[in-house]
Amino acid sequence: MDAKHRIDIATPLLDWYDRHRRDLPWRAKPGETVDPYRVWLSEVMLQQTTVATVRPRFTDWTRRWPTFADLAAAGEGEVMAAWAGLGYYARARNLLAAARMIAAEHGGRLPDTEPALRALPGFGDYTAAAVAAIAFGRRAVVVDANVERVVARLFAIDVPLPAARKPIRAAADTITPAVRAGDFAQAMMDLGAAICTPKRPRCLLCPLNHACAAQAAGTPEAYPVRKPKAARPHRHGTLFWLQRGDSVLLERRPDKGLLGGMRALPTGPWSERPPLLADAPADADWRILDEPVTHGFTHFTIDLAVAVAHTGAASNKGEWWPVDRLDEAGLPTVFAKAADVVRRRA
DNA sequence: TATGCGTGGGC
DNA sequence: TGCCCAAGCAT
Repeated sequence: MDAKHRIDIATPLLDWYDRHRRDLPWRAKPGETVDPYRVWLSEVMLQQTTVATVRPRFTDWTRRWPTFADLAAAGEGEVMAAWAGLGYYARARNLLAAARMIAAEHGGRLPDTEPALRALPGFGDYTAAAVAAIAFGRRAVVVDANVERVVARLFAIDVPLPAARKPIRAAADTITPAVRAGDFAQAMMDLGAAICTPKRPRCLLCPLNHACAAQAAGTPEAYPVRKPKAARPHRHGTLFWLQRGDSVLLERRPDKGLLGGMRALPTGPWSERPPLLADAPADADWRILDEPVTHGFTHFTIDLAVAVAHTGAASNKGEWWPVDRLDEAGLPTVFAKAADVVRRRA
């Protein structure tokens, strides 16, 4: 598509954005100076996570660690606990690692170019482009799931994802302006969240409907095309609640893998069939509660039997945590659910 | 390119 | 209810 025939998307989109932009705690108001730390933190929190979930967590986080330097000086344990419940815990480890690299090697400031950002842990193509555009005003082609959807519809790109990424990015490049690139990126995302939604898009309200190939064809919901997903397998396991006095035994999970680096209740192997008391953390008079914990992860679902026992013996692994302060332990959701079951049934 | 990695809301 | 989806990254 040569320049003469390019449709000007940026002008009506930015005009729409100036009238409808959302007021979000990490977003500088018109005339305010953007804070790269806040932009970066918001982008990481928002990866695969909704604005409604992130908003209060962002406020709490920035109150506790207002700057790069504050975060770089924090301990890994407290950072992981502060992330509990947000999911994708590698994000928290990478966030801290990047903050420490910035403090040690970049004079306490985020680098302001895409390639330099891309080299930091936790920065992929999307986040590097988004921070370069939003925090530093650089022209960058910012493609997230919203932009994929909007662009796939604008140009009626019918290649199934993920192969569609390349043509979508090329098309996004043709409509990205040289100025206000950060606003343009945020406008595309606001449009995707409010107007160009996955189901029942509000095309009558869309500032780009005159230029949209999918809307012209009457089939906006058909885009983007996706390959069918594999069914999620179902697994079983056992989770151990070992109590000594008023405290329960917690472990820290290995850094890599599922729920990596997070505090947890001990669990046995997770497999096709219930393993019951395999891998119990102690010899004890275990009792299996009649209500299991059910939980869905991205790629499998699981039923966990809850085994409960009391002991007087010390344990050489893990930590004994007061049961009445368990909400301060920073447990991932599956273990917080288990604690609820024990409270009700044990 | 495919897979592993959480969680909560919408329908 | 169960499935879909979301401001992706690492390997």
